[in-house]
Amino acid sequence: MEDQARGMPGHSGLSVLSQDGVGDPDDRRKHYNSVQPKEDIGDILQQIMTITDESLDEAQARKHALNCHRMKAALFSVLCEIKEKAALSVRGIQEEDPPEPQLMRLDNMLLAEGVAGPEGGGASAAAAAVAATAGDLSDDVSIEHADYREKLAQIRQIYHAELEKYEQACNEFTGHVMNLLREQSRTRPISPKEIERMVAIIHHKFSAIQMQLKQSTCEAVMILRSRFLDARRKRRNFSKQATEILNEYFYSHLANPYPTEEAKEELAKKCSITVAQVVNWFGNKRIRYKKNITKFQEEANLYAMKTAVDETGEHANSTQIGLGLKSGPHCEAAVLT
DNA sequence: GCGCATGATTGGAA
DNA sequence: TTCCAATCATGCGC
Repeated sequence: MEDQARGMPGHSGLSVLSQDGVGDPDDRRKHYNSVQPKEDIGDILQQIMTITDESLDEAQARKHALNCHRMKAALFSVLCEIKEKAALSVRGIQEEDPPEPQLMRLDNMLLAEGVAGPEGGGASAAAAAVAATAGDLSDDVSIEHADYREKLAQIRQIYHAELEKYEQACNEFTGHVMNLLREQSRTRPISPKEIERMVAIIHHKFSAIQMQLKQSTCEAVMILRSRFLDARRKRRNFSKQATEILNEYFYSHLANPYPTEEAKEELAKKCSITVAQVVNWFGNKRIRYKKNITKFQEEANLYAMKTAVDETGEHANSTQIGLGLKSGPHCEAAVLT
């Protein structure tokens, strides 16, 4: 811009002003005051001041007249120099922002939750993770799982729609400002660098808005997730049949009530529960049995009888799981104590 | 509503 | 990693 002004035909720009070897704006002002009639500058300033009050056509005509004015290049050069000095004093203030860790965290989280990134990628993984933590394949949980996915998809949709809207608004606004600045650069000194800086500022402002969007999206996902995960705590008793199968195994392996991985899987399958639930059940059972053997004695006898009957029956081995030895509870109860 | 039963969670030890 | 022990939270019978 400055170069443009300096190169204007019929004017020497700053060179004219610095012919006397003085670069100080005050000196230049004195110089102008002494050389040019005051009315000229006052007249131009007056025209600039009143330009906004006029119609567009009049303003355009006036602008054109100003552009062609013999003083234009000189004034432009002065403005350039003043601005250059002013810019030097503020340079460094608007340094590039360091990458915001908060924004990175939000981005990572949205990616992990499947809100950002490719559709279905993280979303299904996150949903699967939630399903895994729920640790149940019952209908109720399947329904909740579907519900979770549906709500997550809604959040995702809203997030992308808003994001797109922000991006569009940002681009429109940036384009508008750039055009405006380009237009203004004809009458006041605006370097391309300044335009770039302005664009960066606009982007920065819009990214702040985007961050708010990301933050509230994260919150929504967290609420949804916590609501769903809270459902995990909603305990439901196992079916009578499942409890029976587990008790049968426990009392028939009282000497070593630690099912192998295969046995756990087999029990889980038979009881329609997860391996984790089998593990929980045995953990609870062992500790509660140990704590109060006398209380469980009756139950132990009952299952011992049941096992004995099964053993003598035709399908004696059909209820056996794993490699544990079958024996009466009375002789083995002491192992846990 | 209360108390007990029971599945789930958590922190620490081995 | 697995298990124990304590604890939490909910289900269920009374």
